[in-house]
Amino acid sequence: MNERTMIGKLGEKVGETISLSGWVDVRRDQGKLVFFDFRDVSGTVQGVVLPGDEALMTAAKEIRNEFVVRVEGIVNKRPEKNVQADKVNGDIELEIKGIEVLSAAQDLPFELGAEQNLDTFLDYLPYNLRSAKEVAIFKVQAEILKAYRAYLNSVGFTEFQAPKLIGDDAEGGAEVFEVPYFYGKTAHLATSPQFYKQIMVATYERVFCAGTVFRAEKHSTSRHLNEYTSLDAEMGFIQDHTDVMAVESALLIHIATHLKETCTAEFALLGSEIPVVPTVIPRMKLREAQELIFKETGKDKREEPDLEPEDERWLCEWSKKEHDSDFIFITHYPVSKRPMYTFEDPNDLGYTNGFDLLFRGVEITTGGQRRHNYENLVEGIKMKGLDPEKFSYYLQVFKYGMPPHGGWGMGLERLTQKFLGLSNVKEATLFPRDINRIDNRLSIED
RNA sequence: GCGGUCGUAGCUUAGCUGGUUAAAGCGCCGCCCUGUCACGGCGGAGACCGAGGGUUCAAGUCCCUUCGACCGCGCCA
Repeated sequence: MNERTMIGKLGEKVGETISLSGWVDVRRDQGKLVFFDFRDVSGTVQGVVLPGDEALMTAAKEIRNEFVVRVEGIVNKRPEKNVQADKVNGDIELEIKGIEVLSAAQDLPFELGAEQNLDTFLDYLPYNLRSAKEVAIFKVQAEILKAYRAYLNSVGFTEFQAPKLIGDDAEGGAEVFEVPYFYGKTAHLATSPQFYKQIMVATYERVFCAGTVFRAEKHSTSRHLNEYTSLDAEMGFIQDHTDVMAVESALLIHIATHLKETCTAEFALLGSEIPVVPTVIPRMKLREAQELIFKETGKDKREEPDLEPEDERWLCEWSKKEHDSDFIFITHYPVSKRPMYTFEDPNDLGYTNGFDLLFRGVEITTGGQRRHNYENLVEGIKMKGLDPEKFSYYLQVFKYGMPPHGGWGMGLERLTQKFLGLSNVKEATLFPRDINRIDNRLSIED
C-alpha cells in the first residue's frame, strides 16, 4: 500500500502512482466519466474515473460530497486544453484506480460555503468550519497570535498563564460570572488577567499572556462576546503610557508584516486588505477628539466622559483620511471613567495616562500607565468606593517595591474581525458564546 | 435590559394595497451525457408560510400575545 501523499505535493509526483486521503469537495458525474475534486488540508485536486472498470465506476457513482475517501491513482499532466491555469493543481489530475470510503457523509444541510444567516451558520458551525472561508479566517487568527507571541518574545517579554478562577476582588466595572463551588468564598471567572500580569511585572519586568476571559454582560452587539481571548501585556520601568503605546505600535507593525508574509492568499480569498500601520499612529487626548468632532460635525460631546461608538467610527474615518492610518490612539480619559489602578497624569490632573486604540471603527485595546505606588493605589481603590482589604493579595506586590509600569489588553477576536472586515465578531470566533448560545442555541426550538 | 427590522421548502430569498392548486435559485432524488471543473439537459419529491389567539365571507399578507433571530444602544475588548 502506498503512503499518503498530501494533495499540495502532487505536482511533484507526475507520472507516479500515489495514494491520497481527504474529503470529496465536489463530484461531477458525466455518465461515462466521473470527476471529483478531492480536498485535504494542503489543497484540492481533480480526479477522474475513466470507463473500463465497472466496479470502480459503480463505487464512484455512489460517493457523495464530503465523503472521506482514500484514493489510489496515477498523477497525470493535463492535456493543454484542459489546464485550469488559475487553479492550484490546475495542470494535473489524478487518474483514479481505486477508491475506498473511509467515512460516508449523511445528507448535507447545504453546500459547504453556501450563503447562510449567522444563526444558521452557528447552528452548523462544526460542519461550516471546514469551508475555505473559515479555514482562511482562523488561519489568519492563528498567525496573528503567532506574530503576537513572536514579537513580544523578541523584545524581552515572558509569557505566563493567568488564572481563570479568581476571588471576589474583581476590579469592578465588567459583570462577572459567579462560580459557587469554593468553601467560604464565592469565586468568579476572570474578566481580565490584570492583577496577575501586574504581579508578574515584579518577577519578569515584561510579561504577556493570551488567554480566555469572561464577561457576564447581557449585551447583544456585533462586537461583544461573553468569552473571548484577551491579548495582554504589561511592562515595567516605563516613563509613562507613551512607552506602552510605542511597543504596541511596533507590535502591530510586526503583525501586519507577518500577515503580509503568510496570509496574502487568505486575505485575497476573504476580499480584505491588510491594514496600514504607520510608524507613528496618530494620537490625541479625549478632549481634543471631542473638540475636533464638535468643530467638524457640530455634535457637542465635550461634556461626555467617554466616546460613543458613533464617535469611534468617525475618528477612525478621520484618521484614515487625514493620516492614512487605520488606527488612532485616544488618551487621557477622565479618572472617573478608568479603573482604580489607572495612573493620573500629574501634568493634567483629573485625567489619566490611559489610552484606547481604535481600529477601523472600534476599540480594540485599552491600556495605560498603572499606579505603582502603594499609597497611591490604595487611594485609587478608595476613590472608587472599593475596600482595599479585598485587594490585599494584589496589593502585596506594591507594598514591597513595584516599578513604574503599564500595559494593555487587546481582544483577539475583535482584532481578527477588523483585520478581515467581518461584520460580526462571532464570525472571527471559533466557538462563540453569548447569552443565547453555548455551541447550540439555548432557547426552546421554534 | 431598551429600540429598530425580521421569522415563507434542507439553504438563500420573492410573494404589490388580504382573494382560487404559495414562487424562484441552490441543494436533494431519478434518467441522459467520454472531458467536466460551482459541468450540462430532462423529470420529480419537498413548505400546513415560527407558535397561539383575534378581525374578516376570505390572511403568508391586518391586529394582539408569545418564542426566536439579526442590527443598533448602554457597557466594554
